[in-house]
Amino acid sequence: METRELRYFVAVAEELHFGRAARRLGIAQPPLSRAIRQLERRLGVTLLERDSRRVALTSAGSVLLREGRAALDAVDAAGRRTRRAAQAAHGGAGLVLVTKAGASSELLPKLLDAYAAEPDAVPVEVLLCGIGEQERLLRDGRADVALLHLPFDSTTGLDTEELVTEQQVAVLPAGHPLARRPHLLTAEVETLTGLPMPRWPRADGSYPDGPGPEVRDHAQLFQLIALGRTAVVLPESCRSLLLADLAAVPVPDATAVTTVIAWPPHSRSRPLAALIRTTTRL
Amino acid sequence: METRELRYFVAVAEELHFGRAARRLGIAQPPLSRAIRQLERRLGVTLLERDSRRVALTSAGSVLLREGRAALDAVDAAGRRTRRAAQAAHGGAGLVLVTKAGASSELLPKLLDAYAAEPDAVPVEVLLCGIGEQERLLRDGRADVALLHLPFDSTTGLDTEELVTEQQVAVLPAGHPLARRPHLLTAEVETLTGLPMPRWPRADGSYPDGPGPEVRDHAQLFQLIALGRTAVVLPESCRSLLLADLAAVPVPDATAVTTVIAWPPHSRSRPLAALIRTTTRL
DNA sequence: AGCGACCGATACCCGTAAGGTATCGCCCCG
DNA sequence: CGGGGCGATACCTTACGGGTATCGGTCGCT
Repeated sequence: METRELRYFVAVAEELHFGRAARRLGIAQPPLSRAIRQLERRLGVTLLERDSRRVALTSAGSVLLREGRAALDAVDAAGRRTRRAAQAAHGGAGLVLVTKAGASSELLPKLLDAYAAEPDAVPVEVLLCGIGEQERLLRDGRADVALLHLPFDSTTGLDTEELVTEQQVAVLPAGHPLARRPHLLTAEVETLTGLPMPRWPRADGSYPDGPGPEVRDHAQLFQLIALGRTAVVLPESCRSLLLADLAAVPVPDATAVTTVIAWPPHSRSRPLAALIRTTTRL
Repeated sequence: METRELRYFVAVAEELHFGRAARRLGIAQPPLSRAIRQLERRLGVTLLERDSRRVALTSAGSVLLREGRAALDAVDAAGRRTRRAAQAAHGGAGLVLVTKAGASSELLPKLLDAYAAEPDAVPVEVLLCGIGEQERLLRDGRADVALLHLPFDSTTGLDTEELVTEQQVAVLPAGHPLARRPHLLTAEVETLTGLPMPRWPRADGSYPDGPGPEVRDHAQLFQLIALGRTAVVLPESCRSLLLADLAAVPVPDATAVTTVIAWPPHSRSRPLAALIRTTTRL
């Protein structure tokens, strides 16, 4: 199977429309039809049910969609990592670390300082990204290492080491009646505050339904809390980012959040190994 | 990057010889030279240092060798899993479980029985393979799920659930003076018995140097122990396989062995999820 | 019912690039 | 200094990827 065939199939499977997929791929529709037929013939499997009115994935087709994306990511990653290795050999950029914007705001500087103090540390570029993007960036080779937060992020297909575990706190407007309580229960946060929980974007960028406001990042979130429009439960390290008119109340029964350092399997370059060793010693 | 280019590069990188690589690929040498040059041009990276006398990998080249193999495995896996999904839809073969020959001889039947008793169980094909082959079989889609034994096997790049942890025992000839001891220490097994430890094949099929005999599987191993040529420390579940003239003595200070069930990330089909659920409940 | 619009499949043509053969240039060895 | 081994180059052939034109079937609108 050639990557070209896989790219073509993934495009059709995502669009469920040969014409649109062909436009997206920058080719005409007939060669695309032929390529898909040829792929089906080569695999001996029907991937798409198509009549002249609509295109649908077979069960085998949805397997190939999932697996094909992973394979294409792996091929892209091979190219990117090779280029990065060549740059690195010529004294170029060092490691790329990715984490959610606004998370681990205390841990990250400590971690970078500790690593920078190592004898043969390389420069570390920090990439801040949105929710759920880290895994993709790691898998397709744009990043070398990530800070993830369990149980929110998935570590499936990655190697990890645990760094720290922290309790969660409810972040409320400073003037809210519950802001003086010594602690709250999750159920109370959801009901007593009268404030709806914010809605975070899903992996595909869409938002779930619900009463709360849509939020992208912590700055936006804290501003909405200060305005009395929402409330949220976050790891207690977020306290260092809190605005003056916000209050944080421990929520002992909320699930603890574990920050882990994660990297793609089979890719322990020497600088990466040193970074991981340093961080786990903190 | 096309998979053809990757296959070509991997062949050359493994052979370090354009002529041999071309023969292995079933093409002539000149197109191979051209393809590699083109790949280097496209990546903007020199992958191979070559004069007319020898070919050597650059550091970027060795990265692409490792990453390229993984990417090719992922592409192969996509094809295999798609074909299997199509078969499965037509009532074909179910899950393929792979484990080391001779290991988990007690756990495996229990596990298979428990799963077979589930309401919508599919047939499970059991594949017994040599040391260190499991990861590859999982990654390239020939198997769906494996039983691995930590700390011997690597679970890097796989998702796992722990099943059981067991202590290890020394397996000695029944007549050996130490066979009556209530327990032994690892140091004693290596020195007091006067028997050399066997040598297992490495991932590439070669054997490490040393005095002990080369062994492939447990049957062969136990026969050699009975003959008084070697001794070994194994998880205690191996007792159920012991021949009459062998003795097992606990070795409390040997690292405990954990049997885990492992599967490729992002591939939880419904039958696989059911199998994993069943096994973790045992 | 009939016409038009939409969409995937088919037919046919063209150009590129992958593969083959012959040969060169280089280096080590005898 | 000549021969053999090896990768690079030159040149040819051809298969296949891609384009245009068109068909055939289905839905929707009037």
